[in-house]
Amino acid sequence: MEQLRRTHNCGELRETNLDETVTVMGWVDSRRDHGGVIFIDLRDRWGITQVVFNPDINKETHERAHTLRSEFVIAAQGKVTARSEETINEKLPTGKVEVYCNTLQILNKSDVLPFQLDDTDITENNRLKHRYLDLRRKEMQEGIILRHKAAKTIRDYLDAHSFLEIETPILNKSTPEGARDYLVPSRVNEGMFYALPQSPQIFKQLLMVSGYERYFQIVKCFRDEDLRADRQPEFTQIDIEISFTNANEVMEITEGLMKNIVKTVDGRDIEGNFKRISWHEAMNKYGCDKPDLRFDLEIKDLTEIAGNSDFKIFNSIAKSGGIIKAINAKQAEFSRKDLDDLTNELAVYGAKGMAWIKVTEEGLQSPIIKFFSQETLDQMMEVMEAKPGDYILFGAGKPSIVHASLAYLRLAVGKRLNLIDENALNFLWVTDFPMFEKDEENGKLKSLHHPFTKPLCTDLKDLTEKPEEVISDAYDLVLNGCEIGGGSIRIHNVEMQKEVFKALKIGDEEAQEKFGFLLEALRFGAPPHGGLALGFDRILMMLLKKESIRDVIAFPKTQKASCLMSEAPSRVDKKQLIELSLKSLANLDNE
RNA sequence: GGGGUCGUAGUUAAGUUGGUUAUAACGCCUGCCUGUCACGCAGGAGGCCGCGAGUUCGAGUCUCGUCGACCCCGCCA
Repeated sequence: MEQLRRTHNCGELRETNLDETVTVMGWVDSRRDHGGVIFIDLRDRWGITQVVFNPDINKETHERAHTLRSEFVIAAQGKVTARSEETINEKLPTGKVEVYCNTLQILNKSDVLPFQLDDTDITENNRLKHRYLDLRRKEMQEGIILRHKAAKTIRDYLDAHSFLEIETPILNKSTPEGARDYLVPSRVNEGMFYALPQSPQIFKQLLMVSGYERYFQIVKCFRDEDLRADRQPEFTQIDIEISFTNANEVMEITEGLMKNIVKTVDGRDIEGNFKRISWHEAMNKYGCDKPDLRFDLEIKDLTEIAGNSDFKIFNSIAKSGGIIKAINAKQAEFSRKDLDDLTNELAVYGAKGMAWIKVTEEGLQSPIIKFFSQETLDQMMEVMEAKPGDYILFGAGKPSIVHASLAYLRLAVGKRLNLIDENALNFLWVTDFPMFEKDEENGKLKSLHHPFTKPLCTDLKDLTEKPEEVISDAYDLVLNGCEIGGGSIRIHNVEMQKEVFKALKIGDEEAQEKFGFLLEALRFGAPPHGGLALGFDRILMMLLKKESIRDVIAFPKTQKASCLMSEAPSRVDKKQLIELSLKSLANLDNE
């Protein structure tokens, strides 16, 4: 028999199609075999249509329909028929009609699936092992489809703003700065390696030198670092670069882009400009550079007041360059266990403990109030705007530890007290980052952003004389406390770039070897330029309210960076290694 | 590199102080059933309790190791 040709999909048949003879194709979503009449929910990408097999219509077809099982792939030809009033299914858009099947073709059989597609709590292990089946599930299909639509929105928006999508190489030169590189051995250059791009940073800058003015790319990037719920070794960036621009323009264009993406994925209109906050303000008020501003709960500085008290611990912390900060958990009703739990959770950030004060109608309660004078307590409570029922939670010690633990505490308290509106979309620009930070390991300066970021200082000497005070023309985009992008205005002047390298203790020779082609390009009429990169996966994760970035990636890796389906990475033939002049130090037989 | 949670039929889970034949739901198989859409009814099959040691008369249960998944710290310009 000649194969039937699909005339309609499973989501489109309506009463307007009554009496038409149609052919639908898809998967058997479920079967309800009554012995006499058999009902099949036939599913394809577009929906579900009920197919009816009745011995009165075609005895032989009905006979064969008994053999159908879940996920068989079939073609069903028959007449679109109205359902009687009492058999209409209001849950289905196609629920007022059904196809009375006359001709059935079984296009493929299916083994019993390792899990049921309508099961909502399959372990991720199982989902990843059979990802192609996981992706068959409606929830996953919706995510993948929205991902496509978001990508199209991005291309449409940027095209309308005169951007050109230009591809950059995947096989690149390795540079030791930044994240660990994924390396690819070169067969024709024995002993040499390419690196996969951590981002197309230098190439997009070169495209500005080439005069393309407005570049974008939806591009895979690779970083060989440990994974997290929001971090994959390969991920997708929306990479953007603009010539003759400034930070404001980059932010404006990005805001327009984000609003379009939100409209596409989530359906909502975001009004007004995104908020902006300086890096210093973010650190001081929220303890981190990506604060979740869906709720207030600011961190207050008590170093002055508490550091000058008679409480020896606070006193010595303040004298040795430490800080004392606190948040006010309003009307918290914490039990002693709650406080202990929070204290334990802070330990991972290096906090040695968490002092607290309970505010009651009768006065303050805490193991530490006896160390403070009434005046000091009054001053602290005034700063904290304490009211009966509140809990004041302290962090004291090294600034980095206090900030990290109070930033965590702020989120933990926000969640416990239900201060967070789960439906809010709070976009925030964080600006005025320091140019450099000290590497805790070796004490050397390193770029907070990357070494091509333009400093905002007027005097280039500041870069080497007081580098830690220099602010950069960089900006991060934060959504609900998640960093979804970042960028900067770049250095387009060779002298300035050399000064930055000097501040980073990258010598002329080293700079020449690693970035010589960029330095050279800057000498040939490089226009002022800047841009940013947005984390496409993270944006989708946030907008689709997924727990993990893996849920918006078709074929993600596990935390150990392996693919449970294909079992990558794997050993390779010894022959392959020899061809590449490689020998593994691992205790494996690569035969 | 470190901390934590978890691993029991195909799936998701229960499993008492260590004690008879390891439960349940869904799925699967067989039969019956002409209006179901979470179809129904009757019956049935299905287990390396992740893996390996140890303790014990006896281990799904306790101990150690190991493998894997997840969350976090470090790391991620």
